[in-house]
Amino acid sequence: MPQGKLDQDTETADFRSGLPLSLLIHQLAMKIDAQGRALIARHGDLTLPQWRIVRVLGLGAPEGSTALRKVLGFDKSQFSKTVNQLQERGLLSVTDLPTDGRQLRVSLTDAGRAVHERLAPVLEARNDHLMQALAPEERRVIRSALSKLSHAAEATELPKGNVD
Amino acid sequence: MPQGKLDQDTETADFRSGLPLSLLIHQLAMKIDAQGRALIARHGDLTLPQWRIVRVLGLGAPEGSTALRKVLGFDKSQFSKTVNQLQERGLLSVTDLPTDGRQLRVSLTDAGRAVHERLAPVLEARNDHLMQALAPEERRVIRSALSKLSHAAEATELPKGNVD
DNA sequence: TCTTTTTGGTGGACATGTCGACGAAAATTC
DNA sequence: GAATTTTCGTCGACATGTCCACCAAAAAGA
Repeated sequence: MPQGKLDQDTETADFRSGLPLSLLIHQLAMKIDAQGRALIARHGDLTLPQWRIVRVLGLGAPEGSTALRKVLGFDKSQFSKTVNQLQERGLLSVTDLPTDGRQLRVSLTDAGRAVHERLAPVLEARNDHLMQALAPEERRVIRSALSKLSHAAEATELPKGNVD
Repeated sequence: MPQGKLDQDTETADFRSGLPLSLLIHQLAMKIDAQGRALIARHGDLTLPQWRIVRVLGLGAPEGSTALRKVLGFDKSQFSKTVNQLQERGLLSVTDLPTDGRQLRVSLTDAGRAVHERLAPVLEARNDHLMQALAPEERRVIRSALSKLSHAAEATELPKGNVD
């Protein structure tokens, strides 16, 4: 038995429990992204941001570009690029939005709906898998907690006037 | 009052509550990163990954490169590049690790420690701010929940044999 | 010991996300 | 209604993160 190695792993694990919340969330997001990427790659050739757009449209998200973009939390730039990629692949139909000449109306094509039908169950199973890892109490509050953290992460100025 | 706009926002907010957990976590991580980036930029010129290395070393993380990398959850490549950036800036001292010829020993220089002392309180206040946004019950379980999700996100094969 | 396998750091190519600028359309103000 | 301000999509430059291939050192197996 490699005693030194065990010590090292234990030290690592112990240390991890004291890390800042921000780092833990970052790490979790990276792992979840990687897992999602792997599942998507195994069942098609979409990128993760592409799939996310297909996914929320498949879930019935609003089709106005701004509303859709805010649901996804995408940057304007990234949203524009990814939508155009999907349009070129024939998965999205992009038309003018009658009520606002600046925005677009984004909807799935038949091909886009087909991709969604194929991938959605896989990714849904993954999310179920994640939820099942939680204790009932945790499961009950996780969405509310994430939502509150999200709101708190939007503050540009923190309580402490910390500029010099 | 722009009634249409209110409807749209309400629709967006309502829809958000049904989004997949994976997307919510991704969105939260992006917001937290952006907030951290803004704070770091305001008090220095480190990048976020650079700060993370300085931070965990300042917290007393192991100095062996592999252990340190795993605490951070960094990719091998990114870790290597970021450590070299910090070394060039004179914030890190990188030497050979006696116990393993492949690994490196990474530690803060005096300059690195100074940067840590300057930034740590600011980022700590931010993390306090995040925690205070949670209800007591949520605060109690959040770390455990994140840890369980992290573990569940490492599975490469999901319960369902979902190939075709 | 000798071979094989695993693990570590590095570099390059690429995917993802951020930021600032730009013109066009809409909302606001006067 | 005209001028101003805001919001929108697009673009280019850059920061961040991922993935793969390479070689060297260590570990495991013979």
